[in-house]
Amino acid sequence: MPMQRCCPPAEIASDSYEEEAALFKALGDPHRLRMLATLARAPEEVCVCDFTDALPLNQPTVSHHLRLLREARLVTCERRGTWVYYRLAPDAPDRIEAATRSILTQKVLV
Amino acid sequence: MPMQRCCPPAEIASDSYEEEAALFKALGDPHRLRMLATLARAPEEVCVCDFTDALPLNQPTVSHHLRLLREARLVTCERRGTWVYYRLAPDAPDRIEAATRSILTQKVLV
DNA sequence: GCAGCATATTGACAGGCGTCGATGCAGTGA
DNA sequence: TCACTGCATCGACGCCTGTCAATATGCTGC
Repeated sequence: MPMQRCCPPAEIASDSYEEEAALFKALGDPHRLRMLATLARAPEEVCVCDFTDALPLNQPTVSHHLRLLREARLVTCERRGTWVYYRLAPDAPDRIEAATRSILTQKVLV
Repeated sequence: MPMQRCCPPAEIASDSYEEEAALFKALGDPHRLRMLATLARAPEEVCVCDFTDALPLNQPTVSHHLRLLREARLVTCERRGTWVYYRLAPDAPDRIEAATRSILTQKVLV
């Protein structure tokens, strides 16, 4: 007697989720999250020197993390004179929420 | 004449966000996201064999990703006979949303 | 121009991560 | 008991990532 099948075969999601994974990967480091949380709570922009002063990281490492956040379009920056100021990207919360929804939301049946 | 300061010093977030980063890191792979999306859309549980059949990954790699999702407490599993069935952890959406909020939510002033 | 500062980039290193073949282990059916 | 199947674990391999020292770049004030 043949073994019964394990179950009715499940429908595997067909999307590749490359963009969502890239976004979450940028969020997958505690120092980057701390920078984002700082930017989200700051009334205005934040100067790079504040990060290098306060974080337990050397200046090149801070710059490296800020670059990854920039490349993930989670922050924007602007140079004014010697200093560079960072802000949370206006659509960052929306993009994170959209990524979460695209993974977890039940598919609507048509 | 001394250069002016860059700005009023910003308040750097004091939390370490280790747990949030671990959660987002588990979400930072497209294959794991595809598994999660499948589980979120499945009416019931999903058998491991469905993943190994449908994903472009060998069986040990599938097992590896499922372990990471388990360790992040994003999924639960149950063995029944020969087969192992995975489900989305009931509190997975809440935990992801809570992590996002703890990063992005404006601090309430007291 | 030049000296000095803030930030970015480069190059190097160690450790982590995704992948796979080989193997182990638990359960099934004869 | 024995062969077989489904899944997990192990070991190895490249690649990626976080980190830092050294260097480059761009701006300021003289």
